[in-house]
Amino acid sequence: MSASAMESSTSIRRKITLNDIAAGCGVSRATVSLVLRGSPLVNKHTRARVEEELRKQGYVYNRAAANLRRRTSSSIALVLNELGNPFFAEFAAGVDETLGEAGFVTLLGSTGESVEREQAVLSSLIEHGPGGIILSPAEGSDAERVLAAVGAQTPVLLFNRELGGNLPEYAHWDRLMLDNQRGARIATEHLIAQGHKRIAFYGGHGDSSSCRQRHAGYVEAMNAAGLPIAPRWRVETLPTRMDAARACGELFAAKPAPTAAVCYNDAVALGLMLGLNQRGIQPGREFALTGFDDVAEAAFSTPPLTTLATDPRARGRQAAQLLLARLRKPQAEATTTVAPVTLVIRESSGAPHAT
Amino acid sequence: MSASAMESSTSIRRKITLNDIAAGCGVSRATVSLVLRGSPLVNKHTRARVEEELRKQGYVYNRAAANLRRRTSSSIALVLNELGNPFFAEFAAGVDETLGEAGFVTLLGSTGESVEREQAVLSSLIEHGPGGIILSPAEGSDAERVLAAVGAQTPVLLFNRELGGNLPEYAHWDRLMLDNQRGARIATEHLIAQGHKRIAFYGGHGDSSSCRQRHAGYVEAMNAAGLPIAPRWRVETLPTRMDAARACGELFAAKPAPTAAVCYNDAVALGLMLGLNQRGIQPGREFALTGFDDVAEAAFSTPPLTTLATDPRARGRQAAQLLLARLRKPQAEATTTVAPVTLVIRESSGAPHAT
DNA sequence: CGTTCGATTTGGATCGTTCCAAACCGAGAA
DNA sequence: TTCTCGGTTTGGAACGATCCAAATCGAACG
Repeated sequence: MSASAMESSTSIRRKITLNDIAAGCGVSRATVSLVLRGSPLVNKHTRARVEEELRKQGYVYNRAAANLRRRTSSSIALVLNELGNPFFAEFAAGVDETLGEAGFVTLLGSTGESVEREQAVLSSLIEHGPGGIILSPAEGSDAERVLAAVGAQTPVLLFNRELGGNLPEYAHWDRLMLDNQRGARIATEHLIAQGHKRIAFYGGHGDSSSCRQRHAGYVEAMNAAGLPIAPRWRVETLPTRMDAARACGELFAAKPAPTAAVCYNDAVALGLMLGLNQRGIQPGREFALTGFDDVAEAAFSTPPLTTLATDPRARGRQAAQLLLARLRKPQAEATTTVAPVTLVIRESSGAPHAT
Repeated sequence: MSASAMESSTSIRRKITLNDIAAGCGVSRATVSLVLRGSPLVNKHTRARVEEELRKQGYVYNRAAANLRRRTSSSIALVLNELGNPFFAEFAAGVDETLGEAGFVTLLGSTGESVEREQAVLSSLIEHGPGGIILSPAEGSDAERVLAAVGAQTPVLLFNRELGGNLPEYAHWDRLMLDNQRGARIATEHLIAQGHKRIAFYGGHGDSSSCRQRHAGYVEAMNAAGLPIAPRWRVETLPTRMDAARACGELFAAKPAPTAAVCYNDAVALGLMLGLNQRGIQPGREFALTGFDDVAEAAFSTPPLTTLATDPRARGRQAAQLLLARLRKPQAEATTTVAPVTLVIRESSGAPHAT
């Protein structure tokens, strides 16, 4: 008896549960639960007593247990192909911000652009029972495999890239995409308006849906202006600065050489600037170029880069909103949202140089 | 009867549980559980049957339920003061990589450098019962408040910044810090070796522990070399590029003006370069400077920036390792790890210009 | 044939919460 | 006095897994 009394004192802290609180102030577990959830049923006076006890014992709510019983979820999985990239980091920050406000917690997964890791990450995350998934697929990822990993129960919001393969129609997956085509088109139109006639499309490669879309926008603008496109004005590179710098020479192998280029993204554009500098060509004055993404650096490069702003943080918030909306109406039709991009004109896209 | 038969067919999919599998192949729930956990107890033949059934019904493991029963956790919370910053994004990628390999999932929280949000985020995350927390505190965050939010049960690993206030000794919180002081010292020594004698410490402000440490390293090197430090050679700014560019003039208000500066971090250094260019001073040739962090951009700025590499992704992996070690030995003494930084010499830190 | 033993399998309690139907209670109505 | 009726409170069964002690089983042994 005395032993049990000693044990019951504040010895090594177990986790405090509803039972402890209930016992501590002489009500039932159910009542405490009602207090926690702010039910109007409980009497003012008991509520006060219970709240005092909660505070005193340092109770922390066990949301996992609650979710189990209620068959609900309070988390959303966020799976990104490359978290290290500032674009996705900003996106993640936006997602987390909005989810947090809605009382959800973000389960993070980074796939490092590997389809295998994506599979592993998705299967692991799904076991934690997220209410939904925001997925920016790894390159080469296809619908069948993703569906196999996540099942048809959990809603998915695709961001930024399309999946290969196709989805059975019972899976209502929403999509949030950037307006790649229109973006590249207005960038091209801008260069044309500056007086350029020989314009290349530089960097990225055709495996990526975003690259194909941007290229299509470029072609569209060139055609609309009645300008010809030489095959050698399409230079493929990895979407990295280094590779873009390396491939610079290919641009001038073509005769006549282009006087401007629409680049796949900012990394490529900045790399191309580097390559131009190395060849003694002044970017912005002797050769015009545009980027895509408006990374922080674009405003500060020399010359500052004309590019398409996508506002990744706002996209993150938007993605979270879209998924939350889906949770509210699981059976609604699948939606596709195309986020606008805006052209930010800086000095890299000047008029053609008199040669 | 026929109604119930119809219902039992594959109508609208409920979630599949152990019971469904057990019923499906005529064994008990317990046996299925053993199969799932790869227990050697189960007969080869039954295991095969059960695994077949798992596959057939598309079972997904409910880790939350398992964690509840086992009183374990399979998640770690990662709370960052600014996820949008590439340094922390890389760090997060590293953390997630290592946690994933260890079978943990990352609960993300971004505080946007606000102490209030940090409180809210921590209290929300703690309800999900993470096994531990990796925290890069918001500026001005203090130990008492963090402790109140997370409780004494959950181990915490502090990254990058110290907390204000002090911790009761029963809380074994580990720490992973960058070697700020040594880093700034070797950067300063490098500038001294280049022949500079009038060296400023530029940017950041004294509220931040990392800034104080870096400043201390700078002072240490200057003193060791017997060089004087003029008060006006300490210019405080926000840790942003814009503000650093703005404050450039203050550096040259001092007479004699410095010929070089150790900058608080890369953002500040890049901003200072911008400011120098605006004043017609060529960074790297007419004025030497160093950064801190080695952000991706540092290698590509003009001139490329001499800076201290911290390898944030490796730090992330290391942080995860440290926390996992703590989970294995909850009662071990608290540790402090100081991660080395390495000087990357590029062109921004040239010898003094003959005036 | 009854026992024993190792290899498998299993029922029931349990983790911390929520749900639900039923119980309780004091006051005013009949 | 009994009955009814809001306003409160509550016990016990879930949720989907794991743990544990006990049951089952087939073969080998004496």
